[in-house]
Amino acid sequence: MTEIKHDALDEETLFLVSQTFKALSDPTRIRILHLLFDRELSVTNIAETLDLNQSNVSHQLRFLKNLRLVKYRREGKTIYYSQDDEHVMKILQQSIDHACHH
Amino acid sequence: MTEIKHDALDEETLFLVSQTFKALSDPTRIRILHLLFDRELSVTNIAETLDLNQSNVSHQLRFLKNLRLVKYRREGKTIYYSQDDEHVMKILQQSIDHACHH
DNA sequence: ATTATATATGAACATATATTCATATTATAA
DNA sequence: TTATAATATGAATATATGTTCATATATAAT
Repeated sequence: MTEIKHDALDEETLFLVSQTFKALSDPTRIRILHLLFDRELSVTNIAETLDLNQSNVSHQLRFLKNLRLVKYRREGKTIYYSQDDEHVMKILQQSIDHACHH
Repeated sequence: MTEIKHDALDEETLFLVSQTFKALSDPTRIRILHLLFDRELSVTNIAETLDLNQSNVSHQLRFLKNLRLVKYRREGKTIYYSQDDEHVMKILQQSIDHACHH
């Protein structure tokens, strides 16, 4: 048996946790992260693949970048995005599997 | 090494996953769920403990109940709520721990 | 029946959010 | 320099969301 402590939640933790889940609470952001599971993709590539407005994708990527869920790498005019939080990606994958099987 | 398949997300799965994370994206709901980790509590008790409006707590509990994240049990005038999704509670706990240690 | 207590509900409202549009920035090529 | 391509940004807007208020419902006690 594993003992688990449930301390009172401090404001900072509460905010950080809620923000992280907020990132995963939007279908568009889930689809973007899902694409970035095992590869890096450019903004245009993401937008085309998901049939989304380029501006929309940029906004969502900024959101994810601010939370350090994705990182980017520039190559000429192109910017390649990739995942940057193993833990969150694992949770997302778990939840997708869980939802699929029901 | 573990092979992972990343199929395209169907609409239904996408909606379900996003809704679940939406439940966890609000500080008030996180605090309520956190209280229900290892016990059942009445609406009034939750409201008093978290210093929240009774109506607010009722609304949030309905939200969580619709997603089957909590269940309830009536005893006279009092209704006791408790958690009803081990998987989601585990994810929440993981994320709180993860956020705490940073 | 009346009163009191616990919870739920709907309307109202202020704020947050997702998306689009137009345009700015940055880098490459001609 | 001018033109083109990739991305970012800010304003605008429609919709979603969280909270409160007033009130309804349900149960129990007197």
